[in-house]
Amino acid sequence: MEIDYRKELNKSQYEAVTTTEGPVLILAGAGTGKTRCMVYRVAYLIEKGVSPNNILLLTFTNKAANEMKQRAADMLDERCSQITACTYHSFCAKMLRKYSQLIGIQSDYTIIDPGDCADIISIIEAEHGIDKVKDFPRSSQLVSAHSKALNTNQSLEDALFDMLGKWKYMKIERFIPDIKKILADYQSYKKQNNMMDYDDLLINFISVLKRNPSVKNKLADIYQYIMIDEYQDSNYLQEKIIFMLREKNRNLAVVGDDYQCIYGFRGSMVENIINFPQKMSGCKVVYLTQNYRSNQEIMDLSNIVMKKHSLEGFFKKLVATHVANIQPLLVRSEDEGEEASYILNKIMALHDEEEIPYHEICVLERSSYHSVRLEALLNKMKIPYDKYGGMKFFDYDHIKNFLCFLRCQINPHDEIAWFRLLKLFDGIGNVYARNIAATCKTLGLEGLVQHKYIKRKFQPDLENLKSFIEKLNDQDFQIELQSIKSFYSRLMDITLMLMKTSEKKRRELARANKQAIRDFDTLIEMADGYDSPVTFLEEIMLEASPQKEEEEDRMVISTIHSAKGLEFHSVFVMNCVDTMFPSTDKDQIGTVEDNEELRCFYVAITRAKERLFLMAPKYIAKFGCVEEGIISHFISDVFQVKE
DNA sequence: TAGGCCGTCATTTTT
DNA sequence: TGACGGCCTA
Ligand SMILES: Nc1ncnc2c1ncn2[C@@H]1O[C@H](COP(=O)(O)OP(=O)(O)OP(=O)(O)O)[C@@H](O)[C@H]1O
Repeated sequence: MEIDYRKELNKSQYEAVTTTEGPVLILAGAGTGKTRCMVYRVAYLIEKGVSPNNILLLTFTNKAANEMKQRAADMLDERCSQITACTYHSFCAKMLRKYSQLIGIQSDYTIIDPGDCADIISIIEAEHGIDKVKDFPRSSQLVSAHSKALNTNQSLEDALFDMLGKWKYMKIERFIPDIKKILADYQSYKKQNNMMDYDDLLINFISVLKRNPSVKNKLADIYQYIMIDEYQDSNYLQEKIIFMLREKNRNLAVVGDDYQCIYGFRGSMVENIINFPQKMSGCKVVYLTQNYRSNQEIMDLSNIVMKKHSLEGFFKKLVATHVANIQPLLVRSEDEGEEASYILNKIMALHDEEEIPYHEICVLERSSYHSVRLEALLNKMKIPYDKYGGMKFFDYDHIKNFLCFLRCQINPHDEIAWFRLLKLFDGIGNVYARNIAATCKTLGLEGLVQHKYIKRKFQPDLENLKSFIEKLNDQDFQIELQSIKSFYSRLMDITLMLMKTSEKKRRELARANKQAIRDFDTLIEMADGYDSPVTFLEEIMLEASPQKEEEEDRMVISTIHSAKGLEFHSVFVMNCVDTMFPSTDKDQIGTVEDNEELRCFYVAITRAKERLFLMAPKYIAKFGCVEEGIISHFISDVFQVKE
């Protein structure tokens, strides 16, 4: 198909798309077509005769990557879906499968998620005998502080301080030497067991490039054209990777919006995009101010809020293509229950009366539990929805445990997987599980029958487990999954029976078990098309999103962070009251946290094309108590508040 | 040492 | 509201 680039793009966009050589930065506000430029640029390069193998497109999620590839392919042809498009992490993982031996790591390493990291740290703490020292930080906290330090090039102390605040930091300061020791052991544990966490993917890839200039040059030759979306949310390590890949060849196009940097809490650095032109000399900078997404009323709101409250970045006034004569609405419902029913009614009206399809309607929330009431109502009314953000499918305990069966079958020395599995059995708690898992780490499956507690009452269960795992070896992947499902379901039933607890709790747990079994079916369906557990596990580690089902028209509930880059006809923003959204309050104006909340708010309202509802309940529930809901300090002076 | 039970505490966002 | 640490008993 012929693409008329001049017709589909405005002048600045066209320039950004057709400047293929040398560094290019598109710095522009929401809805100005930055992502569109990336998609057209892929098509343009391919059309010009660049091979898909020579194009690398980095995005924030793998989902976004696939969508962009698909859009380009729909516009031009299938060649566009042959390009490499993924997240930094996936890209590094791919490269390390090829080159990790160069830095002394086997290429069949396993990728571990933050939950596994925390488990490893707990085990190490127990070895040091500091697992139950009072005030010692939680393993998951250590994992995130450690990660933040690495991603921002900060010291561990600074990262901990930022995370805990002054008061709590003082309480744990005396543990710093212990913590450092533990983290050092954590590093060697991973090395010994051929594991990499998310940060290692970046760090080890950097080592490869540093120590092997020939690889660096080779990759620069392969990936002649690199493009990066959402560059405002890149971090220290990611920038380092890109700059190393762009020493020899400088074809690099990055796009972003400093107002949309919302991952600072995880180490994103706006400076990366702000200073890009200085760091990449000869960079062409393109600014876009025409917004194609929203009506003028929504643009006015975002312009005025940012102008009034933004203390940093540079103000980019956006102009819409049309005026709608409908103002964004601030809705003061009585409480969160009424908020939910207001949204429900409005959704039904939009859908039934204005014929807005569900997939053009979105409810945005700062935190994924804000929508529990609404979800209950939607389920009751049988209105279908997708939920993005918050607890992910593969984060659920029962799913993780399920996967541990696979892990133990693939690698019977996987201590962490054994640790989780063993704890499922009656009579085995932290201590037994840790010790038996340690035995399995050296002896593999034999560890189950050669540990020091073989006289305990749970031993028959472990022998049973051993033969079960052995049997899995001869099974087809799909059959294997079915076996695990029935084994684990039975185990859950037995555990439930043995539990001494009230009838009410029991009922609840029974329901949870039933849901778990349904989730297993979902998991098994997702695994369809994979013929080995290894590739399956690998993919879900880096893209932990639940599968999509058939083409049903569904509305969306999403955290603001997961709604990046999306757009909808109608958007509801829940709980626009201080301490909920924003999670800060008036007293924190000027802090980094408050500034990031403002940018979050900006992202939220600029998702809307035509209709925007800002919900602000008068009363909110807080730890069971009721509190007054104070309108977000970002908008209290913008709206005429009618009671 | 497991696991039930009770009191305390603090809340986000995710590759 | 819930998750989690601490205490107690078997
Ligand atoms: N030149 C154009 N002509 C018509 N429509 C356009 C043009 N440029 C962009 N659009 C449309 O405007 C909308 C927003 O574009 P896009 O998602 O690329 O913006 P963005 O800058 O990436 O936004 P955000 O920063 O919010 O992710 C899309 O629906 C896109 O198709």
